[in-house]
Amino acid sequence: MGRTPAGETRNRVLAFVRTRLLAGQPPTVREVQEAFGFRAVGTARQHLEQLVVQGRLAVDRHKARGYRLPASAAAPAAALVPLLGRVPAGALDEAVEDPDGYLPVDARGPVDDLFALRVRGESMTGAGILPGDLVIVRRQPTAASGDIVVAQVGSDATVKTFRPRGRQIELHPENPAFEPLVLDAAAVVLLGKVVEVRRFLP
Amino acid sequence: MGRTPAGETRNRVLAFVRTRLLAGQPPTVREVQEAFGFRAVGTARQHLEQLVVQGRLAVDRHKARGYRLPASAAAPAAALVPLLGRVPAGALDEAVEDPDGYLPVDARGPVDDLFALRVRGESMTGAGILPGDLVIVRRQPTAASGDIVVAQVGSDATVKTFRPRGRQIELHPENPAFEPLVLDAAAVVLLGKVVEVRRFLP
DNA sequence: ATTTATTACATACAAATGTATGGTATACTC
DNA sequence: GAGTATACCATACATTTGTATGTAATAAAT
Repeated sequence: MGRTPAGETRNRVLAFVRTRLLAGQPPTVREVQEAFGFRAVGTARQHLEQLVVQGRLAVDRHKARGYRLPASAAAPAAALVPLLGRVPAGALDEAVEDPDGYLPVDARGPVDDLFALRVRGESMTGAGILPGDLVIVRRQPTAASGDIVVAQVGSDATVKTFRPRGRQIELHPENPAFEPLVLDAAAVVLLGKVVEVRRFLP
Repeated sequence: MGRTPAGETRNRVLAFVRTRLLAGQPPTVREVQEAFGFRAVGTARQHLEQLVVQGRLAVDRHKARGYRLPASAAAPAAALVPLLGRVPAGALDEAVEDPDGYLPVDARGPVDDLFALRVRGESMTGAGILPGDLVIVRRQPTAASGDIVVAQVGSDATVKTFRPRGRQIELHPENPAFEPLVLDAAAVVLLGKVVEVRRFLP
């Protein structure tokens, strides 16, 4: 049997593997074989191994579907954060079970305690948070003064700047048209701290 | 041996698999087993199969690492968008080759033509875009009037509201302290349209 | 023409991995 | 208590899959 010119096929193999990896489905050697119509497993493997030697692919030895992108080109892992439609009184966990969708976030930090909410109202426009924006929130029961937090007051979740005052808690809007909320600490449940703001433009 | 309450473990298994899938590395049954300290392969498999029955997972039968997210589950495919440190004159492609980092984005739409930039200056604060914010940009050579765009004027990339006026182009800041730029169309290179704004809070 | 390198084929083996079966322990219902 | 359901363990087997070895064909270099 003959051959194909240059490193033509090799690059196509790399492209194939790369596409599969981005789709989240690392291929097996035999899947590469079939995708290119090779009649021998070894042919596919030779190309893959050459790509590894060239540093254009990495591999977990003796693992099924072990070929991946080299650490240099390796993408930071992405995780998904649940977007909550509403924040029901108390049971935040239950809301997380049935999200309206998911937002991809960088997974290099802790992500298990994150959730997202859609902002309603104009009370935070001064901080660059507009109605309809999504806020990504880290669940935590306390916050530092000046943090932008999500707090539950009554049955509503609200985004405000957090300012504790002794046994009272002030929730400050960032918009002169709104008045600060001054509440007894017992009347406020701190759901978490806003760590990111996202806005999608049409 | 005894057991763990409720469907507690099951949910944790789902979370584990989901995380692995997002990282692009579908787990084997035995990897799930080890991750949870099960002393039997079957235990891990039972949980996985139950999740499949419940429709919370899908599976390619008889395939190594065959568990994946069900098609119904809002395609949590995440893609990565390059974050560019600077926008050198002309060669946007080259800048994409050497990004400062990557941002995860929802991959349900086209993502190949996206890139991200860090915003400098306060000219867009009125639109909720603050200094230091990241904008995700879709590369396109034209835009509609009123779109927020990234345009290259001289050697600088700038974020402004786009308003064409005959053979002139007006780039409007969204901040009364700044003046609109009125330029000849030939002096402006439209790099793309801002489709998303992100801000990370400390 | 001979050599060398590359590409591809054929086949076999071993490890990884999905699958199946039967058993034990705890909790719950009746 | 009997019965049922769930969670877990132990072990075995079959398929998938990575790996190894040897050979053939073509292109380029010598």
